Amino acid sequence: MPELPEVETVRRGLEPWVVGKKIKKIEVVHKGGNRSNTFAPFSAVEGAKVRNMRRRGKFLWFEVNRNLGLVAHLGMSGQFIIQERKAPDEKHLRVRIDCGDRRRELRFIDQRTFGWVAIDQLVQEEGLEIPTSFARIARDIFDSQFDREKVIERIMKKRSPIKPVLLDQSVMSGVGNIYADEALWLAAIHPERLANTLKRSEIEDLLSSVKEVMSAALKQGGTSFDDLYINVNGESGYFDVELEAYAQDGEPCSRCGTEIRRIAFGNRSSHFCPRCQPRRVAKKVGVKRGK
DNA sequence: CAACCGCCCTGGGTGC
DNA sequence: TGCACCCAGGGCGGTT
Repeated sequence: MPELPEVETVRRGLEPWVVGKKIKKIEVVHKGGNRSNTFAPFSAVEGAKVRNMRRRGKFLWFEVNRNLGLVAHLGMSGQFIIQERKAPDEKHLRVRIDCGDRRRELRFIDQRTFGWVAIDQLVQEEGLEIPTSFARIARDIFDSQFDREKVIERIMKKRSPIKPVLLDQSVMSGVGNIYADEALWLAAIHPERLANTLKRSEIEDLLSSVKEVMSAALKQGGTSFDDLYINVNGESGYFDVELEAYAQDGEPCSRCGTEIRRIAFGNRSSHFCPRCQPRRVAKKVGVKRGK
């Protein structure tokens, strides 16, 4: 389940190989690898030169010298891998991108087909041209233009539980189910607390926690790939970071020893420590943040 | 507009 | 061993 740190690692891995190359040919090997609403056929970017490898939240964008963008999302199991041309096709190979390299080619592989590669129209945003599909996506917490104050204000107005607000890519992008649970645990906030009942300081704390857990993951991912095999630790798609909450139900909380619980709401599962992350805030017991 | 819900899909796991 | 079921998840389109 790639989230921002994993997607950023993929971006960093792709960048040195793909920037400066020309997209020679894009072949859809297997259905499911492309969105039905792709703006134009892939041939529309063939011959274009890749200028930059960009990312917003979990969305990837090959910026090319043409009035179109090649965009991609890894979904749950998508991978971009630079492989030898002669390497046999993977079972779940969806899209093959030939960048004119004599030996290697870029492949998009996805088991569960929630990922996609598509051509997108460009649109103006603050004087810059970005893919249309990026316009709905809020800037992520590592973006230099990330407006922390605005995001806090926005969260304070939300009447839904804080967990789905964290997952809302139009509020702040890049956070998925795993790091949402990890950040809430770190900030000691119950996932079902209504966003508009959180104190400003709690939201500030939460945003710091989001950045902290993602930075830690990014640190891990940045060391373990080479340009031949851009990968996020095997097939599962997320780093082998030490998780404190996510999927830890039944395990003792590393802060207080209470069993981590798993609950389901909003079509998602959430994991939290019932003691460190009380639904109702007790007087001011002084729950320690972090470890 | 905000909030919410069901759906897309496949591999892995579980229970009988 | 086999089969039926269920679950995970991000994002999107539709509905309230």
